[in-house]
Amino acid sequence: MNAPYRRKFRREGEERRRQDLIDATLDSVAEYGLQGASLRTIALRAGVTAGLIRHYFPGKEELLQEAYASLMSRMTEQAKAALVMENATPRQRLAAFVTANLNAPIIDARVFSLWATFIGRAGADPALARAHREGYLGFRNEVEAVVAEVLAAEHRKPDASELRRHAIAINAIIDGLWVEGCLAGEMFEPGELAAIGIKTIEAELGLAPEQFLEK
Amino acid sequence: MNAPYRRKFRREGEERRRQDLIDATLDSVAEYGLQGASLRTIALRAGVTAGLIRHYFPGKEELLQEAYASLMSRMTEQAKAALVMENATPRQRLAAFVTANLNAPIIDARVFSLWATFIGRAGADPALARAHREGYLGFRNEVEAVVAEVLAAEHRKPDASELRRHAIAINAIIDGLWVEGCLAGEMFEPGELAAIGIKTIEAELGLAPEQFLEK
DNA sequence: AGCCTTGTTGTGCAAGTGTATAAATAGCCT
DNA sequence: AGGCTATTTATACACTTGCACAACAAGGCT
Repeated sequence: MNAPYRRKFRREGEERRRQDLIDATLDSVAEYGLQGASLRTIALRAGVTAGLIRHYFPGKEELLQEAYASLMSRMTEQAKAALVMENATPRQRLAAFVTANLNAPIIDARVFSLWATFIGRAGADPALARAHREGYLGFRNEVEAVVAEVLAAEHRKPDASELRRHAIAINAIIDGLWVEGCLAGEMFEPGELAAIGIKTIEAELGLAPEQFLEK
Repeated sequence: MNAPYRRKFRREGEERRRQDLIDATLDSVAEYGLQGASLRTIALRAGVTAGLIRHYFPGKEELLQEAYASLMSRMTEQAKAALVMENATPRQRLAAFVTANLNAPIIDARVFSLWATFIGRAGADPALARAHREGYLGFRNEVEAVVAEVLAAEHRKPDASELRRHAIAINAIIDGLWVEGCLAGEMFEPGELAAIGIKTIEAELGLAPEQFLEK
């Protein structure tokens, strides 16, 4: 009697456990912030005990970094997926890209909370700053490529600096609307942000409004 | 001998001390994040000992809230200041507003870091979410008012929903460029972001490019 | 000058932190 | 079926955290 109780457990595969821990980390950070996301909180959420984390990650810092990397890759992956449309005009692809970025699951309060929490540390954490810069430049390059196609289809040949300005502006429009939508989503009708984004971007590019185009 | 050393101190006025503590809090949060901003860190930076904080604030939570409120009021104050120009056309005032928002001191890595850190908690902290929403709506209303004047000067009479769309879009452009500038300021020439912002906004409003205007 | 208020310091404490490590056991291999 | 090994639990530890409180002294008041 008085036998010490010992918790039952199952052995999961390595990849599975790592991903579960990363997901639990993101959940904890989203809910409690970096300060509230302790190893014990994370472990509890992942259904394991705290000690196990050290078996998969050298320390808390590395776990957080991997969690952030995981988040970013998921986000950019989803965003870029909208660009690979067959049988679509460049303009349609641009519109689809904007629409994808300004609706769920990219417009999402939890994702935004995570982004803000991590990016807030970019000023002090060079590794984080570099990760963001790469993601941002990649995103902007995608934008620039589509813009070039759109303008080419209109028989316009912008020089590099003009293209760059367009990409910066369009990127800002998407980012700005994304922030607004994440922070106060219920203030907008469904699809409203995407519609505004497309309209604003087409004005920026000097494209004729849609009603003048053949269907 | 062996007399216990006791630190010398000066009594500061109440307002002064509170503001010093709030500033030290913002500095600490910007540098170390919410997790690294302990009462002892903050007190050290303010040149006092940790116990004193409890003499001015009921707890850490309240100190952080007041610090965020102080930050936001400083930001919006500076932004709105650019709007009160005498003897200027609405269009010039709009341009001045954009320029003010897309240069120092509003474009600033430290301010952005603070904004992101706090706003990242808005999802979980209703008080914070409300504070942001009020600030955002106030900002957007300012934008909407200037836009209405600009269009009126062009003899255009937009209805409410069109005005709303313009305000949302322009707000997004400013926000988006603000984020880009804060996160990667060295990637842009001085004044470049403001120039892009003005150009993009004028395109959004359907204004003729500047070279066609009388000087 | 001396007192008195109160701003300020210093210490203590319980709770929680990340990390280290020993002990246990789940589940594959033969 | 039984052993081996690596996954997992559990405990320990040094340290930090926010908060409470008693002691102290700065500087205005009489």
